[in-house]
Amino acid sequence: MPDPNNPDPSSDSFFERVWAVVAEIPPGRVTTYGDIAAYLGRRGAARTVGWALNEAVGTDLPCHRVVNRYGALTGRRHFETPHVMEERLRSEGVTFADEGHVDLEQHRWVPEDEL
DNA sequence: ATCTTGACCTCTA
DNA sequence: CTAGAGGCCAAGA
Repeated sequence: MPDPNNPDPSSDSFFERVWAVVAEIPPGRVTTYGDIAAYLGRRGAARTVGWALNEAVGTDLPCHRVVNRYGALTGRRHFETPHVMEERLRSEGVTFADEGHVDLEQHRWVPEDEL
């Protein structure tokens, strides 16, 4: 709540929007930073998405469902405990094409049904 | 106030 | 195919 008097929800910080989108990611699905950024209107703002998730570490946000363009599990959470993300995704039914690479062809999800 | 860094992506050569 | 450069938003020094 950057500004409670702000009547325009679109004026919310990029972070909050990213969190909202990530929070709406259905289980067993994965999305990419670029898709989220593009969905929010910023094509090259994928970095900011990562920052948002960086601040989201320790929250209820399923950051493990967000992967990069190659389907590689990146992130601070993965850097500290790589097994958590992989196990979590596998537990949700996500298949891995390779070691540390999610099968985007089968589980790729983009924010469009939520609106 | 500026400069650098950071879970990235896309374009062009 | 690979390599390089640009861009985006935010936080920290």
